[in-house]
Amino acid sequence: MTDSDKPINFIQQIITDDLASGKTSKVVTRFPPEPNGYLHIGHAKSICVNFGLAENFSGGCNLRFDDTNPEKESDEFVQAIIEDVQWLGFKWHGDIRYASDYFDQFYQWACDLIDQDKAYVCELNAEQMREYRGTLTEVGKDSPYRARPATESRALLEQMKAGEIAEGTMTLRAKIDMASPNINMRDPVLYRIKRIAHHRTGNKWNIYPAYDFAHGQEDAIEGVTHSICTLEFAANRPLYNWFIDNLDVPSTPSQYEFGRLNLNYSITSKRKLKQLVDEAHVDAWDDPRMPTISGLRRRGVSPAAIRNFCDSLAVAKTDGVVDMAQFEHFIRDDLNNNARRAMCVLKPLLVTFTNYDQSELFTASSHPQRDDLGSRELPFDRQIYIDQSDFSEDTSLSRKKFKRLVLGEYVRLRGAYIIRADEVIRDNDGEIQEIRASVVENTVGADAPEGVRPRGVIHWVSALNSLDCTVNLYDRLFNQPLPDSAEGSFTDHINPDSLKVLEGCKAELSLANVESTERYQFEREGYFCRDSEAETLVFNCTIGLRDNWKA
RNA sequence: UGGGGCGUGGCCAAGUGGUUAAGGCAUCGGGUUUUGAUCCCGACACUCGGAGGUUCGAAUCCUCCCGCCCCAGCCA
Repeated sequence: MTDSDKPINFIQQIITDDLASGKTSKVVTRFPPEPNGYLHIGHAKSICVNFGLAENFSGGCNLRFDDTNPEKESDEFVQAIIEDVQWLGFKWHGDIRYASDYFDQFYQWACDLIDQDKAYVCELNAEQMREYRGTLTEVGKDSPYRARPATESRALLEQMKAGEIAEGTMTLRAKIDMASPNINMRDPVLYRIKRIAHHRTGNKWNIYPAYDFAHGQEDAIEGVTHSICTLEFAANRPLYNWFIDNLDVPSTPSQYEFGRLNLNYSITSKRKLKQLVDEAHVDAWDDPRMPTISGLRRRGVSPAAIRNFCDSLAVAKTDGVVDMAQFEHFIRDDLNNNARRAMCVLKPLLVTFTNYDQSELFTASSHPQRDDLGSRELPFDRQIYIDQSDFSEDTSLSRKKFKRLVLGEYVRLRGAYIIRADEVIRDNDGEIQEIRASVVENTVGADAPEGVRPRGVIHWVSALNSLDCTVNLYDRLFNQPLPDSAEGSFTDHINPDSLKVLEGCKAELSLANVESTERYQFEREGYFCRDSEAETLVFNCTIGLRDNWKA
């Protein structure tokens, strides 16, 4: 389906209407992560939605860090997020924004609210505040500090700001309605005391604005027209609007919510991903098994694959679980079209030719359908490696069932000769050590001669001219489709075999100095890229080839 | 339970009262192929959470019922 005949989603419909009615003249969206962790595939959807909408309607999308809670945030996360958004290929409008750049303005607005008798300094502690808030079925009751005169609240807020008040003893609250059926409207906290340094403002502040008191105003300051977030914020929308209505803000943004992405066999919660890192279930945020953008990058997934996948997802209000197979489809689709082909033998089995003692150099295309990707040279010698799984002594195996090398029979070496296996050499333990074979003359780039029927085509590498390498094979990180909702903790469902390290693999020579940003298909195996961290030649398996072979 | 949101094939989904309920993923057949890949062709919802009702006509409108998700942080 092309972009033009793809049905428009409900947000595009709203924007179209707003543009038509004149409510909006230029669309401005924003991607507003809190720098408290690394971005994951769920964020990718949000990024694609927000940047995509801006692009769609010739508007702009801001990148804004919602850094209102210094306790969890750091510059490391800011930098990682910037890198990820850039890597995905998106260009934000203007400079990078930070909520912390607006702290002075927020403080002024807080004072305005107090002066309007719409906010007050409350001295209830956390536990008391919870009691006063009521429950889902019972209304709350007013704080005893609710009627405090504005002048007193102003003075107290000043002291809070100056660092003269202990953490947890006072908050600034909006004066809305303790009986509201929407709990978010029961006098929400605007400012809380945190006497802690902020990664950007240092020790300037001792109080920090809460999400609700910041987000809508950030949008208004930046002229965001359509503030798009995920469903769990729907209950915050009335509060978002309350601040916009009661403050002298420069513009009037509107919030819309869509369903966040859930992927089975995976987790899209920053908190839980952080736990995987902190408890060393994985090596780091960019461990190739992680569903983080940086993990996917290191794994070899392309930005295009991620974007195509996200674009295939609906922007709607349903909260479903997308099948990992759908993501894998887009990963393979992009890699199949763009990855150069190469050969690498994962579990080497030595084959010695008894009727061949030369050295030749064959040329193989780098992609069967794409001449523009060029070719590479394959040295061929009297000894080669094939994969252990590509040889069998069982001559009763049918040609349909086993399209590989069988003792006494023929197989085609990809891009090279047809060969015949003649003899099996065993070591002292009876294990197969080597195959003695013979080359069928004049079969390179030519059809098989009469009477020679190769069972199939297998990959190989010269034993004399190849590269030693290590290959990391990955399996899903969890062995439950819904690690979050399964019995026990999600960490109970971590797949203990999610990483398999293969040493002593043999790669073709052309792979000697490749960059980690280049992606390859190791023919008949899968897609791989060089690991970006390892100093030696290490390849990470992005994903295996689709396998329709029914054994 | 108060409020908010959502229920269309195994999964994601289009559909905004009127042709045979799009499409993608998955699955299953078949063809091509020097990758058991790719590619190509074909199959795959008498039915839209359930029950009533309105209508010549309902996935779309109404009523009731059932189920799932979110909100009771001085997190975002």
